[in-house]
Amino acid sequence: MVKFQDAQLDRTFSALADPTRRALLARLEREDGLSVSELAKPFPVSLPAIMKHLDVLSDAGLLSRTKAGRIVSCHLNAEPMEDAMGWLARYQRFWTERLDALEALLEARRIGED
Amino acid sequence: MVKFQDAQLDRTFSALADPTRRALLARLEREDGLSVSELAKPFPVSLPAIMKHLDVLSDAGLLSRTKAGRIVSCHLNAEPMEDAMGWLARYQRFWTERLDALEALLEARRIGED
DNA sequence: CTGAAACTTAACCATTGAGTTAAGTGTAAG
DNA sequence: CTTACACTTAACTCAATGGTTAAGTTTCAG
Repeated sequence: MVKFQDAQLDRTFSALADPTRRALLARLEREDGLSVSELAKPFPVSLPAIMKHLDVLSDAGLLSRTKAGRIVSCHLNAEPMEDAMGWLARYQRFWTERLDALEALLEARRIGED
Repeated sequence: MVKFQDAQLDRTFSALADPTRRALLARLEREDGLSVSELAKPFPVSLPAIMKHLDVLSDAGLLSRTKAGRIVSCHLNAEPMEDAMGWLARYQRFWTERLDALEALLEARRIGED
């Protein structure tokens, strides 16, 4: 049974399926420890909407929050992405094979034009 | 503007967020060209439910279907996953760094025990 | 030509998801 | 001590998902 990991993958992929959430993660990748309102500022939605996105990210284990006084800092936690990449990696041959084919073709052309 | 690719990533990640759909893709990875009903057989849900999953996968560009007589063959199309992996790759340093730290620790122990 | 097999479409239902506004809880500053 | 700031919770709306059953199509087989 790989059922537990399965549910984790569900949460990871579905957390990543939203552009706002991906943007939040991208922001934290460059600048970790931002507060909730700093994070929310660039987005054209209400603060509670961002709160819900942060909750989704926390549930997926992609985000942790630490409170200091009245400000809450958000920290990126990328580990769950490792399994997502692992899952995708299995399919990598489908596009690297395509690239190999292309390379072979280019190589053939290069030889041909001599 | 990377808005178009953004919508494609949305569709890719959200297609992958369902375990049934991941299982369908996994099946096609090992055995391409299966018919709709062959694909549906292992799952405890109705055929129309599977049809909907196949529609989601088609919309995400992960699946194509070719009809021959009354049977419809399904073909895996992994290319959209390349961008998904590309997106995730940016975060790879967060777990490889962790691994590097672990390796360094193990290396230190190995030296220490001499 | 008739019937069954392989899909598809339609209509419906329950749950979840993403957003809203409004009200509530601490904490810092004047 | 009061006010404003930073966040949270509650209650609601609306659309999308994932499933169902039932009723089509089209195609092959007898």
